[in-house]
Amino acid sequence: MTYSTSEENYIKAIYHLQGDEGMVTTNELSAELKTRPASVTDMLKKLKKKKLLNYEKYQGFRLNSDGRKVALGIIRRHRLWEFFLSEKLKFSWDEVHEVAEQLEHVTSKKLIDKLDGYLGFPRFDPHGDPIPDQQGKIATHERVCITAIPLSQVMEVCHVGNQTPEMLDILKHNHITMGTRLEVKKKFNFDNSLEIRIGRHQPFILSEAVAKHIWVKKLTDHDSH
Amino acid sequence: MTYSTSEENYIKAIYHLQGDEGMVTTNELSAELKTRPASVTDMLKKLKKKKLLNYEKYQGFRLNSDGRKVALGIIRRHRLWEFFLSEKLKFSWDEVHEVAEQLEHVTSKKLIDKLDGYLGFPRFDPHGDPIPDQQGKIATHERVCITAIPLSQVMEVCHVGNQTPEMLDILKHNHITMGTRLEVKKKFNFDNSLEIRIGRHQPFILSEAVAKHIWVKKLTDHDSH
DNA sequence: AATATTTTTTAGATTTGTCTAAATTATTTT
DNA sequence: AAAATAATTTAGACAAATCTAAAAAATATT
Repeated sequence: MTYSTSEENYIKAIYHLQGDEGMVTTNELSAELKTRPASVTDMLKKLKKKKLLNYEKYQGFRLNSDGRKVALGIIRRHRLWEFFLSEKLKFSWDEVHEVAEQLEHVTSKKLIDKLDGYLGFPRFDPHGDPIPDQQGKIATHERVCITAIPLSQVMEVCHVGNQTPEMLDILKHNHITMGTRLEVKKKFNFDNSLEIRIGRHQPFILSEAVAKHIWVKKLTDHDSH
Repeated sequence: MTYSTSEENYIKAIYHLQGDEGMVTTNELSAELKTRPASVTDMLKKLKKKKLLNYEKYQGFRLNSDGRKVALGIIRRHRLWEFFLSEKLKFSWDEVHEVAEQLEHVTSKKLIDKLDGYLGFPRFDPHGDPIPDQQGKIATHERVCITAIPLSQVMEVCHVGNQTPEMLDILKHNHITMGTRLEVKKKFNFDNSLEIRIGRHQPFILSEAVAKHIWVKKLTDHDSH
């Protein structure tokens, strides 16, 4: 079975929007894809007919097992290309996504598997997102230093690279422990300090000296809702 | 200006069919693209409106200067990807074309120029066809040994790697000299001998020992009609 | 030159993916 | 619970790229 570029974009978007259990709504998806809700409804009927998702009128929808398998294939292609663009062609972080959006729709299993091998079977793309393998398996998330994560993305603290009392004092003062979910709201280029927010609390500042020891990981699908 | 995948396929096909002067006909193009003549007519109107070709009803057509420029861009992408697939991903000769057909439609100038650099600015693709540079310039044809050319493709002898009297005796006997146009009609895997045809003459056999010294080049556009 | 054949174009239909506007269903507010 | 609001779906339209069948033009044959 093959899918059109448009179908693939819908499948991928639904995969990203649906958590482990939650339903996706028509409006959410139309916002994500910048199409009109009516177009989403049309496509849902198509994808339902192709048995990729569970969908009953007005009830929301989510990919079934087959749909998720297809989605992981698309994500695999996308992230392998991102890795290639970044690693081999020296594209910068923010440029890779747009080009990979196009490359991901080139459907040749052989191409992707050979590319995978050529790149050394990488398990994470340049953004730290895991790359599904041929079976659709994805590795657990990689940790990243908070000095290097995108703004306004909630992540979970998973490692602190300095455990002196002085460091722990600061962490305690700011209510940061292992497992804390936080996001970087702003980066100050003057001294590389970061403005951090935990949940809905008041944001606060961390100096570069502190920040560079704090590592976080992406929320797993299971955690993120 | 950007062009749809379909438009690009038409532009490329017209470029390949039109020589230096000749007109292309509706039926030729429909055969090349495996579409119906009526579809070709429709697309010609579109491409004419976009000022890529000269076309008057029932008169045949050919790309104008702008059209050729666009075509060379597409061919550049196609051949760079072929080179990448062959050189880096170790695809075999005959597999690259199909995949490159898809990759060529990914339109990011930056991608192609970076890929070009990554590959070391190759001037010929794995088939020996020249790769246009950023300005659309194409190098003169590369020579290839007749042991390595596709079947039934007429090429011109441009080099003989062994000029002993014994060798020249064989060449003379078979009416091969520099500039002779010949094609390989069959390869015999048993002893790697080749069946060669010159023009409409009776085909004859060359042993591998002889064949491996005979090099040919593609006919230039100027020569080929 | 008149007729037959081939090539090309036109006219109108189809599919895919989108849209707008109106109708329907679900949800929230009073 | 009824009314108001929001979300979703339906109905019908449109553009792109294709098709078939018929008409028109060009070419070849007698």
